[in-house]
This record gives sequence, structure tokens and C-alpha cells, in this order.
Amino acid sequence: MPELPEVEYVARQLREELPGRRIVSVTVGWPRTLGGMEPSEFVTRVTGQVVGAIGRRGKHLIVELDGGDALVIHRRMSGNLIFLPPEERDPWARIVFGLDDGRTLVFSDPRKFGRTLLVSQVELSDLFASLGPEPLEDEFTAEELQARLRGSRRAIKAALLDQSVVVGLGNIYADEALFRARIHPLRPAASLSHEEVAQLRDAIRETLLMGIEHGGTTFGRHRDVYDEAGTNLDYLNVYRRIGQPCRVCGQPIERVVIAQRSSHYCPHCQPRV
DNA sequence: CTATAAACCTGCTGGC
DNA sequence: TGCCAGCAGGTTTATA
Repeated sequence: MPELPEVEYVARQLREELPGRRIVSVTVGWPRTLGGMEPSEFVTRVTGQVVGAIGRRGKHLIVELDGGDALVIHRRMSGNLIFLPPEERDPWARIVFGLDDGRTLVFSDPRKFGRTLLVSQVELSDLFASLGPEPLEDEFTAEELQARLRGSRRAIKAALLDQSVVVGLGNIYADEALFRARIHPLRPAASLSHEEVAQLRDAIRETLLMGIEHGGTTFGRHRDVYDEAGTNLDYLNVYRRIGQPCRVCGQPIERVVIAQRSSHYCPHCQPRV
């Protein structure tokens, strides 16, 4: 579920809560969430650590620990990081962190696709080695994007989902950005003019910023750390609006499958030519 | 390089 | 009401 806006929103919240807090207990409810590390090693290396800076790279949330290691959390499809109210239990708790202020932070993940990895600094950079530019940073220019699309004949939608082209976009925001740029999702990536790439670059940034502003898109399970849903669903133009009238021209929104994912677009505003 | 399918998992919705 | 098919915010790996 979570794409860049949902991860960034939660990162900002954790930045207000976690730095300086000591992790006093760790419980592993689903070992595979650790991505191969033995639960005993994870618990040993995390327990007693003091949280440092909170970061984000693409859809990965980074929690620095004072010993030099870092927790890298990827929520994948259904994961949430939530402060669990006292005396409440979460049926989907995969990892539970007890803090020195008495609170409990839970990695809650019904579908179990999410990952909470403990990595050294070296492992961290290896993990991110093949990731593309951050779309909200200055490095993400139209020239940079065009360079990464050059020579690619696959559908632009598929290219936008590829985290080595640009990080942070998922199925919702890729569709929304293409609508905002008025580009059909099946257009071959390298067929976009420089003008169109420039529009797309701007559209990506605006779409993501809007998502962050609204606390992310919730149509299913996305919640922030206080268990609140985001409101960005109300502002979407095409995603999950099949058959409904385009907010710009009134034509019904259509669906096509690209890279095994539902893609939503307006046939009038986003011409195939 | 590109495309496609399957795998990893559980839960919700809609149709009959 | 009950059951089943289909679908869901992501990523990796295998196969053609």
C-alpha cells in the first residue's frame, strides 16, 4: 500500500516521537518479517539501543540506532507502524517494540509481505545501491528522468513503477501523475518528448506532495502512527475511479492492465497518440 | 532488454 | 445467508 507519501508522512511523525527513546523490549511475532535474520539475533542487537535519526529512502523507512546499525522498514502492501494503545492487542502484530516511556510501537502487517531489517551501514548502502533518484529532491530534474527513460520501449507506467528509474511511486501515484501530465500509461517510455518528460516530472512532484499533505491515501489499511486514516482518496482523479466521470472532461475513466497492475486513465485527457 | 507468470499472504467485496 | 471468484498500496525470482 504505502508509497512515498504514506511512508514520508509516517517518517515525519516518528521524527517527533522516537529520537532519544530507548528500545527496552522487542518481540518477534512472525520471523520472516526479519528477512532471514534469526529472531534471537535481532532481539539481542536491538534491545537497549537508543533511537537516533529517522530517515526515508523511497518507500523504505530508516531508523538509526546509536550502536551504528539501522532498522530498515518496508511496509510493502499492508504494513503499518502504529503506537499501540495500552492494554490493546493487535492481531496482526509482526514485530513489537517496547519503549522506555512505556509506549509500544507495533509493526502491524496482515499480509506479512512487509519487512523490518536490521542492517549495518555497509549493508544499508548495498540495499539502496540500485535505487533511482528521490523525486522530491533537486536531483530529480527532467533531464535526469529523460536519461533514465532513454532507449526504453516499455510502457511509461511500467517504467514509473521501476524503483531504479525514480523511487517512491507505486500504483496509485504513478496513475495520478500520468493523468496530471496528460500522458497515456501505455505510451512507450522513450517516445515522450522532452516537453512531456518535463510535465511528467512536475506532475510526479505535485502528486506526491499532495499525497503527503493529506496524510496519504487510505482505501484499505493505510494508517499513520496514531492509527488515523489519510484523506487523499478524496482527491484522486483516476485511481479506483473506473467508469466514473473524469473530473476534467466527464468521460468515463478506463482500466487497462500493465505490468500485472491495474492502471487507470482518462481516454480523452490522456490520448494514446 | 522486455514481458509474463508466479510467489509471498490475508482480507474484503461483489455477484450469484 | 453463504460461497467463491477476483482483487488489493510491493517486490523478487523464474521463464520465455
